Amino acid sequence: MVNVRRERYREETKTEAKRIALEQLAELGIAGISVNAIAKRMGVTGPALYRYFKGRDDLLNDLVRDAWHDLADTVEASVEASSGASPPDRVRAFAEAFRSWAVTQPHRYLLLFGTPLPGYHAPQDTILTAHRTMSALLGVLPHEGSATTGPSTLDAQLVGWAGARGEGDVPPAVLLTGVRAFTRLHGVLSLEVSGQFGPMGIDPALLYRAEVESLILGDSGVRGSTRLSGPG
Amino acid sequence: MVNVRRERYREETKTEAKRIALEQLAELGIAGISVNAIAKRMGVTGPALYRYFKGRDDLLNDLVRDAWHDLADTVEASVEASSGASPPDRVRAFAEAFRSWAVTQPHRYLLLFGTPLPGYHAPQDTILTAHRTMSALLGVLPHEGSATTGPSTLDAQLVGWAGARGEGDVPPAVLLTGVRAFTRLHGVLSLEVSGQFGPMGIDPALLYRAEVESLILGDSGVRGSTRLSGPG
DNA sequence: TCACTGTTGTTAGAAGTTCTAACACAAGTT
DNA sequence: AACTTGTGTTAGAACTTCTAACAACAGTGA
Repeated sequence: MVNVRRERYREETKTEAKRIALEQLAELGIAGISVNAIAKRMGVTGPALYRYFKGRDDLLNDLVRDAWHDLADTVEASVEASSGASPPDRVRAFAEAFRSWAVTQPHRYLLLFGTPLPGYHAPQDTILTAHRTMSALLGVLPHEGSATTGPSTLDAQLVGWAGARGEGDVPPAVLLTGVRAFTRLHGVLSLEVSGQFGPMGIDPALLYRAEVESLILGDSGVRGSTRLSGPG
Repeated sequence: MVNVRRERYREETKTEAKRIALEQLAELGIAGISVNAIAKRMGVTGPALYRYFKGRDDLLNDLVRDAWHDLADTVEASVEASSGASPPDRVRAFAEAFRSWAVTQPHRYLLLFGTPLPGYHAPQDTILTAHRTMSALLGVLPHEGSATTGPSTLDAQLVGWAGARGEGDVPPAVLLTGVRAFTRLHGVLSLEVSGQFGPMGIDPALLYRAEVESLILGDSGVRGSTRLSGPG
């Protein structure tokens, strides 16, 4: 037997350290995560934690990895729970799960989508986990009737991206819809969690839902006739 | 005469410090901005800079303020330069100026829209400057034909927001279009500058332009028939 | 010209941080 | 029982922000 007890103890220690790190993240932001302070709160001295994490960056890396996993699990669960519903309702389910995850732990959302460490390149497994969230979204989009559009550069890139991860059967139009849906949802969420709507007196939840409905119904006719394609 | 020479010297020193800080920001990220290191590169000792900035946060504050001003100046200039063009072309001009500013100095974009300092609340003047960018966008949207939609909560908030800064004559439908246009553009830019598209092999410029065109032409018909409002 | 005031710089130092090195001890294996 | 491995310790280097005390300077007024 190969150290099963020590192995478990090691995992528990790492988990506790990450738990405290998340608390610090919520309270003081990413800059407030201190290996020393975590150790102190665990009742050990600072250098002890270096047996578990190669350094601060390694710890942050783990937090990022965990967050991607957690986000993917959340939206996947939501999508699966809505498996019997209509595509619009499934998109709504995805969007609500996504927003819910983000706003209940904004610091974690910012850990994923906020300011990256310069020179940081996510490892392959983290990238794959991040794409799980994207796949969940693609999964609820209707695939039928997707015209094979002209071979644009963007389409080619989208197909290449999907193909590289075993989703080669998704038509480029669906991929584009998915990616754009994601960027739009993120656009609202990103501004919300970084507090940009606060001083504007606007409820981001309403804006978010308006965006979701516009995503579902299309852009014209939902709200107002103010179209940018007016005469001119 | 009240120290006009000293005053100028003081301004020059602050400007140089901020210039070096921006270099550090670009190279090492926000965490890499060090008062000590800036001072060293200016040929003075660390504490000398505390005559000019109350602390590191004060310096960062100035960087944020400058960035908002610079962004607003840029998009305003672009919008004014396109004053004779059609609304769609003016929206394109705004969007291109916005993206150009962001991608040529991603670290600065992240300084504005990335991870905020916890507990940080932007001072009023910074908020007003931030809204200048939003106003530039609203300025190129056509106002005619904006139906007075039902008095929704979101509309009321939008009108309140606009009214609080002397833009009470802009119809809520236009305000909503503007805010949503902004969140969409930001959605793409945010993911681009934080490097999310890198491992996907997708050119963010194409995605951005697709989003701009969809903003202008509306969502249906631009690309593919994959609509979320299918039967179901 | 001399003295005064305010600004800008210095060094010293406190209290943090990350992280390495060297050592002590306990736990698991042979 | 001896050996190896894992986990914790203290000491310390090299940083960081930031304050305090002091020195030197510029500009003003008598």
